[in-house]
Amino acid sequence: MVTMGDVARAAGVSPMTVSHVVNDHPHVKESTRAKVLEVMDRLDYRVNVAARNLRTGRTGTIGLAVPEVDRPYFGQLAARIITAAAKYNLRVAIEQTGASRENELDALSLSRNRLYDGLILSTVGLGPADTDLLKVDYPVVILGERIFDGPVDHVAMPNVNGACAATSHLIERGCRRIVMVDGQVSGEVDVSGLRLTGYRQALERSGIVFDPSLVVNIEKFTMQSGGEVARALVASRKGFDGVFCVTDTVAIGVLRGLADAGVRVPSRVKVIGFDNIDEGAFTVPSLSSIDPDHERMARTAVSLLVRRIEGGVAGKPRREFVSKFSVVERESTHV
Amino acid sequence: MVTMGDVARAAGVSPMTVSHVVNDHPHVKESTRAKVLEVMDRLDYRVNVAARNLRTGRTGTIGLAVPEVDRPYFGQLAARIITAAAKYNLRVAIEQTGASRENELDALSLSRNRLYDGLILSTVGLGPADTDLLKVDYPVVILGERIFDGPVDHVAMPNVNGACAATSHLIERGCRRIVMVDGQVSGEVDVSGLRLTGYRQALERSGIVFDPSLVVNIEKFTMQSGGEVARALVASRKGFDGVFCVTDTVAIGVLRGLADAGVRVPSRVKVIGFDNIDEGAFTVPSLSSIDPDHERMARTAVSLLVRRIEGGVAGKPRREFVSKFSVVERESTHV
DNA sequence: CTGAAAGCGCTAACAA
DNA sequence: TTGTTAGCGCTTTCAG
Repeated sequence: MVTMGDVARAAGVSPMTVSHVVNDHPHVKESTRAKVLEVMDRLDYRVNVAARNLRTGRTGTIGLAVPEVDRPYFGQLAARIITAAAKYNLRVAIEQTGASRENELDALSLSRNRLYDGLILSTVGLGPADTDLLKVDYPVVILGERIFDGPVDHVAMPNVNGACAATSHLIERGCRRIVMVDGQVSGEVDVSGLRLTGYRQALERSGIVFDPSLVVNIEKFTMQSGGEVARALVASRKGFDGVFCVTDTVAIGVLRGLADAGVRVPSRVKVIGFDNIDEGAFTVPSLSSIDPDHERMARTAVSLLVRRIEGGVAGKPRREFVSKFSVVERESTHV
Repeated sequence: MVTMGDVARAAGVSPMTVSHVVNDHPHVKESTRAKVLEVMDRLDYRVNVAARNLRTGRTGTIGLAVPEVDRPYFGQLAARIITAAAKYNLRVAIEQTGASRENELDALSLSRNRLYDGLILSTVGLGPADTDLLKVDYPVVILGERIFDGPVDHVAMPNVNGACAATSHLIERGCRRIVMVDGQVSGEVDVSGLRLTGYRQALERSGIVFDPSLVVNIEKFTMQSGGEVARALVASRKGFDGVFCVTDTVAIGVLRGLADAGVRVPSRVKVIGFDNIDEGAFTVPSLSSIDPDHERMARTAVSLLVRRIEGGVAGKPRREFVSKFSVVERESTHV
């Protein structure tokens, strides 16, 4: 292993000068710099990142805790976060929490161990009751809606308005008995609760009476459960002409389930999702959705985190609300 | 920041003893251990991973370089690798290479900087010509088929046999003019080349003459290109009754493109993909595919890497061939 | 079973 | 513009 000392000796300078060259410090004579660079190259010198970390107290890596990277939504989120972090020269290590509360807390403690300079937590398992556990003294940004008045920075998205727009979109296209396939609602500050609120708002505005029997709650946001729920709905002969799904992943399952049950989309039932994942453009029929500008959410989350990393953890928690969203109309809601 | 020294002082022992407790070394009196643990807990002590890294020369993190995590195949691969690595107490940092040769080389140099204990490289951009660049002195495992006789460990999958089985599957179901939607073939050792070989083998075995005009080469393995290619194929009036796609992602696009062109699947054209990604079970029609046991490939890759990390980089490169695969029949190839 | 000594490779702070 | 000093927090080695 070639060290700075080795380079210094070979170049006839002090290790400090090598350090200056490596870190692009300005006040180095051009000829010295050239000499050092030449030797570095010749000896194939590599900085030892661990040593630098120890000295500077930074690791250059942030953690990203998501339930599972193989779910399209989180995969696409991760890709965006990685890209955004790269702009700040930060690498991203991914922790899979499997949506479990314990694993989310584990991810927190890894940063506490100074493995990561900060953590972006796309939380699903933690709830308002865990607020205290988030009172940590290192940079954390929460992505999502579980904890509103937590002690850390937080990026929120237009859940209520988006859900309302999605439901209105169905109503405008003639739907009157609209099913909502939602997750488990615990409190009103989680995704499921907020999107349900948006759904009800839209109904109310159009004078449609809310029918609780049209809300189905699934355990996991998977294509699998979407499929099951759709088949069960058709079998139950409830009578419905529209479905608003809490996420696109679920909606893709619902499309599949309706096809299994021989229900035509969009002629007999219209379907809309939420997230606008890439896959939605390629289903048959293609899936209408709400696009909540995840790109921007990712950028916001990273920049909030970087601000904490650079500026210190102190200061009131900020909540950045990414409010822009758009309705993406595709075949599944055509008239 | 609480250090080992702080804990030692508070517990009335030496830092060394604290270290022993932290690392679960055996020869520590039970009462001493208890005392130290109590103090650690009271002071909320956390090991400083950077310091440990510097001392031990290990980081506890491996790198995973993939083109993009938001493509279903790589997302699912990443999830499996992360899970497999967790069993060895290794974290996974993901580098997105965007399928570019330069970025793949960058990922290599990050490990060279001792940021990672080793690297799993799902390479797309590197080719046999880059063999020399892989002659590095730290643990690397290549996942995929680009470089056969490279200087590093390598996990291969049943590309030829799988592609042959997929094509035979179509032939058995009555297809005679089978399109292959393939990637760019450069050399014969990349995925596209190997799967093309399998395709031709199957044709030959059934006495079907290979028609080069039925092979279409796309730039990128995306749903997008799959869709475009399918629409173009129909427009060109080539006449075909089956399509074998180089990956499921492409196949999903092809299904969509055929739907756009009003071509019924499977009644008029049958379609099969490769990879068996989760989404394939939920398209309409659902997608038949080859399942190459990616689970096992991930486990194999991680365990090869761990062997190098623990056992040193020396020793002949191993090629682990994960050969088991299965044909998953779904609606897109029903008779 | 416990501890003293030494140093991993780097850089902040300061001095020349 | 360059160099000196000192030490980040931990663990390897070896001695008690």
